[in-house]
Amino acid sequence: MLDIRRFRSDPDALRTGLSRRGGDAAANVDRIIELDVRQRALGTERDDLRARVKVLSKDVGRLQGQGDAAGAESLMAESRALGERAKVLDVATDAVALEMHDLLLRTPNLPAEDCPDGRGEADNVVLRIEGFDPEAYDAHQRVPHWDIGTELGIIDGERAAKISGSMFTMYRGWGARLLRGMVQLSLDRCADKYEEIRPPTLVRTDTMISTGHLPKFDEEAYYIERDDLWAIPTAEVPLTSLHSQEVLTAAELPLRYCAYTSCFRREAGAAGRDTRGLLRSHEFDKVELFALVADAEQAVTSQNDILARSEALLGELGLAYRILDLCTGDLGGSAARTWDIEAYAPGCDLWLEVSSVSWFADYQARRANIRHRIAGGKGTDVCHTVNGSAMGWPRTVAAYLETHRQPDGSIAVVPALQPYLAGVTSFARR
RNA sequence: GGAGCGGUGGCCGAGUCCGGUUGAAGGCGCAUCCCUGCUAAGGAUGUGAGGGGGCAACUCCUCCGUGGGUUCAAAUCCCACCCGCUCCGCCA
Repeated sequence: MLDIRRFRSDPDALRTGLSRRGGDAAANVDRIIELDVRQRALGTERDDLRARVKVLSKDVGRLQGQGDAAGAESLMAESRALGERAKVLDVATDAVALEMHDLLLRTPNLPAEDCPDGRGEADNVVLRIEGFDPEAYDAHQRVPHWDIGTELGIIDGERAAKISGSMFTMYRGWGARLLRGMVQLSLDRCADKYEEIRPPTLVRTDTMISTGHLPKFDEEAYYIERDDLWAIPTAEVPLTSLHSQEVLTAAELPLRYCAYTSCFRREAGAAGRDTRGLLRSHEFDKVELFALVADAEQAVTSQNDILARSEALLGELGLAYRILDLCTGDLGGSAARTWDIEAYAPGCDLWLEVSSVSWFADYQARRANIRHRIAGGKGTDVCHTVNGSAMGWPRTVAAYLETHRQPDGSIAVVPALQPYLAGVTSFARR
């Protein structure tokens, strides 16, 4: 959520900032300003009436104490009339405030200054490409992972569909073990600075609103109506709300957490896209890194740290990858700046998004109401949030299987993973 | 699912039965100052958040789990809901 004060002090910056995203978000600015003006006018009038009622009520108490029943009665009548008028204004103010709040919740974040401009995916900027040589892949690596999965019996999409329907996956044997090894490797590599959390995967509506996944994207999430709970689309959701409604001290920031969870996505708008293999599924595993920080400066440091850790993991897994700087047209609604990491999958010849490292400025923290005391100053300030996947699976597994397929069809296990896979250097069909 | 108890400021905790100057005693923590060779201990003062108005001094409103209601006036009375703890039941 954007700070309402910016709508008053610098609406032009909001209009230009939001219009960089494309779409019609900039149009919200004028409507919000209009509602804000009305809300304040109504609210001031209501507050003045309430102040009068308070004074009169105290006088009533005093007069009754003095035994002046008639005097008290006349003040009561006056106060009653003012109170009724205040109530009418209160209802009107609330209605305006509600509309404004809802619009504010649906208005995306301002892109960071240095976020590249662009209209969509095609305009994302490739910052770096690491470990990639298109000539380096042999024929045995040009086999898509869905074929490898069937060949080795480690991915069983058909039976996953039997149990849960299409777009669910199932890992078996070495496949399940490879996935678990990657999860553990990621968690272990972050444990030095990021406290490991195992959060709930079902959360309240408020929790989903804080990260920006609601109210706008309710079609994307699984909702359990009977208990009014949502299945998280990413561990970012519970981690961001861990400190909601709290006032932290500057000394305890930054707070860093990592979490391994299942992630649930309805993929409502993606029917028929990427249906093969592991590229898109309703439930997948992810290790998320999260930092709650005081300001933009700390945020950038944290964002770089998360990116570096994610890169290091891909390096250890022996995968080629590239870093994209998402342009304003492709940036998520809550984010101010996002770097995507895409791993190269030689079998399907695709760059697969395996991680997304974002800085949200104070957009999410304001929604979650997470503040910190200003060091050496008065009052509090809204925190900043940063998060990113250490690693998002299915797709990392896909890139891994394709990259490390040997001429004999077995899969090489890189040294970093060997401790998690019983020490083997490769595995084949069992 | 049933019964009982509870939810108050950064934290702990009084106040709620019997509504009135209580944004809320007291303590802890924190800040500044005093004392002290240093530290500890001790003393003094200050210390909630959000929002409106004002150049400012300042001033007004809101907030005692959440949402309604009663009243001239609600932390305090009434209703609904949420959360926590304990016990019972049920399931693992």
